[in-house]
Amino acid sequence: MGGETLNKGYQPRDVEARWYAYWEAQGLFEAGESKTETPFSIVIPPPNVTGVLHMGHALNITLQDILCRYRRLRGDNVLWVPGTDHAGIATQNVVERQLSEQGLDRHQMGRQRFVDAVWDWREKYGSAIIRQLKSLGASCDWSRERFTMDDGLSRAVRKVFVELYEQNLIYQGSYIINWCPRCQTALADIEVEHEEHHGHLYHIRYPYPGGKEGPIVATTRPETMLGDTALAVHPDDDRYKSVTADRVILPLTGREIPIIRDEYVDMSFGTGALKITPAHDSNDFEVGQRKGLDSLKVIADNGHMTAEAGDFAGMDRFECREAVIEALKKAGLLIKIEDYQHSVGHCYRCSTVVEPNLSRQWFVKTGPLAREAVAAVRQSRTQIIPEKWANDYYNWMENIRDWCISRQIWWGHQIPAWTCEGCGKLIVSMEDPAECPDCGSDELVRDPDVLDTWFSSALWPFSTMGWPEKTDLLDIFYPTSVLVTGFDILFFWVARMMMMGIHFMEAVPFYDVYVHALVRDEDGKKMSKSYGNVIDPMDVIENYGTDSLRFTLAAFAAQGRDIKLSEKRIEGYRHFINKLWNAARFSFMHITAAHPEFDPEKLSLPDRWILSRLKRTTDGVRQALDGYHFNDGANTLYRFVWHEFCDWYLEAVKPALYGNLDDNAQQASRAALWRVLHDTLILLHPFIPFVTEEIWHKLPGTRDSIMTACFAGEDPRYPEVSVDPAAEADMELIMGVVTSVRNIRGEMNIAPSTALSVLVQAEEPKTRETVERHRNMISTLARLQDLTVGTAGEKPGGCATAIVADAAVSVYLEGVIDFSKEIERLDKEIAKLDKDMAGLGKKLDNPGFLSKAPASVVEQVRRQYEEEAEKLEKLRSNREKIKAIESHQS
RNA sequence: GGGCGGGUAGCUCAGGUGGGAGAGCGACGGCCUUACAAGCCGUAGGUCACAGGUUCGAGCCCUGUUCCGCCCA
Repeated sequence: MGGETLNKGYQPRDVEARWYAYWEAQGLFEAGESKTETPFSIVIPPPNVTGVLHMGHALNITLQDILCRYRRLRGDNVLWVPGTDHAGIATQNVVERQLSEQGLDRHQMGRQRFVDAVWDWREKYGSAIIRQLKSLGASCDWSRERFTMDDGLSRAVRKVFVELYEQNLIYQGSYIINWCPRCQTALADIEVEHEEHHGHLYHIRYPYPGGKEGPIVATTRPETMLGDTALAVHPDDDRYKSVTADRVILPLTGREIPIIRDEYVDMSFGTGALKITPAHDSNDFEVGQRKGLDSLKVIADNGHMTAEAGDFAGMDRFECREAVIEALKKAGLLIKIEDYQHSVGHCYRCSTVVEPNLSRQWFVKTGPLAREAVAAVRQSRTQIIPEKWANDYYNWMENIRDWCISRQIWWGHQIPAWTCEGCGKLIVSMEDPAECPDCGSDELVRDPDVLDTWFSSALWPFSTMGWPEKTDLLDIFYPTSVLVTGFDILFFWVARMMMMGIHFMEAVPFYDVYVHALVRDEDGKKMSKSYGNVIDPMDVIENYGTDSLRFTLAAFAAQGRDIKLSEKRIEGYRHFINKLWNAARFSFMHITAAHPEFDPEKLSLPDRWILSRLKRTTDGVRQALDGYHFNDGANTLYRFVWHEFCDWYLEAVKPALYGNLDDNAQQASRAALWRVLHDTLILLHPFIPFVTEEIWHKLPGTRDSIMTACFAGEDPRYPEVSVDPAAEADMELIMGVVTSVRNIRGEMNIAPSTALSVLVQAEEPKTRETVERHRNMISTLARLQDLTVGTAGEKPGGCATAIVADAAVSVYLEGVIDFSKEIERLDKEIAKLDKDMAGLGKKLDNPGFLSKAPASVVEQVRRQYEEEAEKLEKLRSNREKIKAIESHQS
């Protein structure tokens, strides 16, 4: 006795930092470049370089890490590429804010100095989130860490831009885009978040020339009327059929604008008359294009009114709204104001109300790219899991609009486009041009804009592997095996990677996309700083340990369901970690050396049983992880470790381990225990890497990291473990007998310290023989002083009896028995059986069931009915007996 | 307005292809039994949102209703 000893309680803090450093130092996270093993690759969804770790990351990283560690144990060559994203707008905002505290302004600094300042910032703070990923245990190959602004990745961005431009899939043009007046940049459609707002609907009269009555239009944004260039009605609208005027006077400006007739107008909305503002509304813009209308920009990029707004020039857009309303009132043209709920777009980076604005920008022509990306999923070249997300993917892809990719900021990949001052030629090129190829002028002005950050992250699966160079990495690991991500960036990122990957690599970027849920608070609300309901993963790690957090997240990660997280849950799983720790602690008192071999002949029943259960658990975990059923894997292990290994096995083999039986039994159980613990640690390792590594190193016979082990059951050095139905059946009988005695003890309020005498009676010789053979185990587990086995026959009177399979288990309670209590207990059992049998009986009386249900089902129901009838009969006779004694005594 | 997901024990959730509902936590009762009180043993608790339908049989399939959540317009 007395192998390694462990502390009484598990202390994660001592353990975690130590092992992470060890893994890194040993290079265990690094992918090989050999092609002999099966490759398995994942690219991390790159967190924003400005970001701090939140629970969403924690879940995302945990799931990826589980997969990577699992695949390594299975012998795969695993590459998990980590990195961060330069997050153009967000980072620029952060750095600008910081600089303004020092009284600095980027416009005063100039572009170069500002960009240098961002790089400085990144050096200083950019690795915060990386450190946090490490404390989660993420087994990323840090030697291949990438950043979207790295030289290599920037070259990839430039090449993609140039090629798409040459293929006419990138173009420049003036269109309505979403403009954030605060960030001072264009946004893609998807970067606008719509929110329901309580607003007003303003009804304004547009008089006919000569001051006569005119049509009334309704708008939520009255300030835009200053930019109206037409008034539209539906050609079929009877209300306007008789109107002879072809123009109206635009109030407050005196401008005459045409009345146009267009089928786009919704007759049922308001008065059926619609103001058209091509420069500030995307639908109006399209009408304007179709009808050849002028565009008049009245709101400038800074959110103030332009000179075109006349008297209102210079006002802030919201100030102007009020002023316009007042002016209209004065002119008697404001007919009414209604309360109105409508959705308003906000910048996804700063929540400012977005302004649709006419602007010259760069766009990706997405149609052809999206078609390919849809086909790839339809043909299952990429599989989206759970499948329901595929529908959202199709829907979005099939209704996709061209992607505005230029941003009016400085932090990012500057667009490689130059305009020749001499002849006006537009030059798009891989290398910076020295002179105009047309006119030879060297006065070239580079486009100041940078590209959308998502443009560079769209290339992530191949740019991180060295593209456009032809690298071994790409050769081995592209397409990647799986992308693990939240649904919130399905469109932002996954869809775009699909388009770019297929276009430039001629292969999908990943075979599987596993879409996981959102982590919410315990009430199901989204965690947000403004609610104050955020659980910080770093706090959880500090208080409960990384393994507890990881196991909790995995155990709740059911497909297609959000995770409601609370500290209480995490605490519960910390108990599990501690349980495992203590089971190991106990085991190490009895395992002093490695026991890789065992003689199946010498194994005891509990040994054979637990090995059989181990086999089932191993298969279950493998199946769960292969199918991304993380919760099933975690729960399977939880049940096995706690309720089979700890609750039954360890208790059952204590006599053998303590040497109370013979040497053979002790040796056999030590071997089985060693094997079960060994394999269980491996199975648990992907979920809870730290505690398993710690225990692993204390387990005799192990060397090196658990990361280098073979998956459970796959190590050729150890004997095969298989399912043993006979052992499971025998053990079930014994557990049933033990439980029934415990039940009687509990119901009768008999102290655990009182040793009981029990009689087991059964017709089946097999049953008697099994109970007889394992009398010691039963006696230990049920705390018996005496166990007698006999055939069914006369039953003693002063007993409480339970029925297990075909056996009657009678607990002698002479002097102790409370007859009325026992009758009560039996009545409860009888009632339960009665109810159950009624249901079964109804079925068996149903001719339809007998003739139409499969024979096997009928047979099963019949057998169950018979078994229950037998059991019921025994319980009833017991009840009669007790009743007789009771009335005899009283 | 269109689409999707969900409603199962007090709470959180499991329940491939239809055969009489499970777990964890909590509650209750009993235990300091030499790995673990962060523990052990036992018990109770459900009209599977509602209403129809298909079927010998529905938590599961179909239709409708209702409530909640999300996405898109």
